[in-house]
Amino acid sequence: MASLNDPDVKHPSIYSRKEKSLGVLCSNFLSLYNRDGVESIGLDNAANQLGVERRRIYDIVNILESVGVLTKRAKNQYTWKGFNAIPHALEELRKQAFNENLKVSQICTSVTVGNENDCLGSSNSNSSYTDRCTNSSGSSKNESNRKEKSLGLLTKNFIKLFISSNTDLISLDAAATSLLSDLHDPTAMKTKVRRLYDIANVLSSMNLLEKTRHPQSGKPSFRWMGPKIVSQTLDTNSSKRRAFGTDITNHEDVKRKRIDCSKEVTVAMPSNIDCVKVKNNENITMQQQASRKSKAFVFGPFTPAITQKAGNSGNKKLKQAQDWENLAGTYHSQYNNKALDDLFGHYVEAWKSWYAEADKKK
DNA sequence: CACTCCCGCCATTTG
DNA sequence: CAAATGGCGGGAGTG
Repeated sequence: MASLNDPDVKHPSIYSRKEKSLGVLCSNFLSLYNRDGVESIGLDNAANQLGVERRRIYDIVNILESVGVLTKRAKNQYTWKGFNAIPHALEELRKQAFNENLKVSQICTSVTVGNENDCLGSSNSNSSYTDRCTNSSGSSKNESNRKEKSLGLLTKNFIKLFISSNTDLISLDAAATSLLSDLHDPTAMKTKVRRLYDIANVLSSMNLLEKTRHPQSGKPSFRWMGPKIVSQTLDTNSSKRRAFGTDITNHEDVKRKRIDCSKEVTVAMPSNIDCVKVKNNENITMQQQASRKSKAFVFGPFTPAITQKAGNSGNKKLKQAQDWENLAGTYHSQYNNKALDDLFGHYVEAWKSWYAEADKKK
């Protein structure tokens, strides 16, 4: 259905690439499956609901799976694990990263890490994170690195970079380089970078990452917005671990410049789903209204709906999060839709319990 | 022009 | 073998 040949019938130009970004798609996906008793996800259904080609769903799903939000159950079928699973997934990644680093450092204990003080990436000599996880049982020439080049694995390794280092700001180049298996091939680099952008977009939609530019160099970089984890002692102090704040929230203000429209609008979920109670607050995007009254279709080629541009662009420096607590206190609920708002509630809950657990374990 | 990164061709893997 | 997956990179938007 979705006659894709009528883009002109309504709004001739207004095509905005942003509205089709993986980030937006991910937001929609998330709000569509979060909430109520969803536990099974059918790829076909997802594609239809979200109005995108199947290929895109694979992208989203693979990345989400890397973070624990989903699990593949069977062909065409995924299981929704929810945001509560993220903490554990990250912890798991941290462990892996730890072991891998150990392994590497043992092999080449020398390597003066001297230069390059901050930007990790070049720290571990060559080999990058690609380990031979792939079937350990010899198995003749396992030439195809297909598995090793998967978006999913790349996502994990990418996240490990942040979780295991002391920096939360990594430049695009550094990341690409360190995740590259053979850093001599310019083509491979380009491809890797493309993937990194894809990943960054979806992680951003979950507020785990932020796309920025390095302060001085101005080079495109990524900043980890999720928990730090790292070795860090963390032990006892049981005082306040709810640092994650109440509203994890997001940015909007923090990242105002680029992404702008990426999230607020989002959600336009299809009919059922308990109907987003949208507290008609400010401006409900017409997109939502439309989708609500007309059966979930409308969705397809996203309505132009121009996200509200509001009066942003005001304050720019604003230093970014890191101290979620503080941030949370300053700006509260900036989501126009209950769904997302609530969604992050769970998210926060997860962090809290996770921390409590970690603390106890210590 | 340099960045971003959507789109979908088509190789692989599955069932 | 068909269907499901998912690399990969051309090249269209953006700034």
